[in-house]
Amino acid sequence: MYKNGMTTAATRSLGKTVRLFHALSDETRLRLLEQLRDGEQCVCELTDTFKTGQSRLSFHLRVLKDAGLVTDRPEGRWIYYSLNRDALREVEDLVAWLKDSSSRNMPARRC
Amino acid sequence: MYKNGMTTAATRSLGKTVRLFHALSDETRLRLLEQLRDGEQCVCELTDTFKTGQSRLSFHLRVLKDAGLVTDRPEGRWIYYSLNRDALREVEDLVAWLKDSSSRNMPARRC
DNA sequence: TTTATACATCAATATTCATTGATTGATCAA
DNA sequence: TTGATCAATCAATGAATATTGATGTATAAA
Repeated sequence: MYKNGMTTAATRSLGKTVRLFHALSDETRLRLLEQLRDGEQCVCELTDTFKTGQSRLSFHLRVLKDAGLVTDRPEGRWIYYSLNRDALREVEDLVAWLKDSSSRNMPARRC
Repeated sequence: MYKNGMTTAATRSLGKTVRLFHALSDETRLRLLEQLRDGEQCVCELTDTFKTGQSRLSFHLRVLKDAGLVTDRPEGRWIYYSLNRDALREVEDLVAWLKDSSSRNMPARRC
């Protein structure tokens, strides 16, 4: 049991973490996220900006969505995507957890 | 020009960022990093812990090293790996930069 | 010197991921 | 209705990654 209900970096599932980082490990997807910093945008808008095939962006948006990094909001014929800041906070916490370790620097056992 | 010499998330090269996240997007590598939170360890030690082929870990350690997430220190016949907390801080800053955007929520231009 | 250990690297194979073009379903306007 | 637009999905191909076992190199111990 944990003191609070928080999902800690240590307890979060490895698989989900892998998916998060994998979604972030692509140039197109990073540029999409950067674009969405300004607020939600529809796919057509992104397609215009990126000057690339629609199916290609649709694919990458799906990877981001499956990882939980973006959310979509259908409205009529359009679908608006925006950042999911909660997911980004999870990533931030996770990296901080790796970084801010005690680093006991164990006595380097021989093999 | 920037007020200080800091490499901001916005200015860092996309390619390097992709390599960082790619290095983090694998279960074995995440477990390696978690293991190294306790301090530096040699490959033989890690191979014992992970109960897997040595060449496999060697491959993954190289990916982590190329991304800058770990550093190695040869000593005699052993090579000790440890976390590079500066790189982790860069990742943390980058994610924070994505997360903490103004989100002006633009007037959602039509297509 | 020989032999063993630690580790990297290579070659071959298997797996996973990205791109493209075509198709499909839904919404909306004429 | 019909035709146009937005976006997801599919199938086919190509590119990048991961795994395994074998080999190579350096260090250290016998």
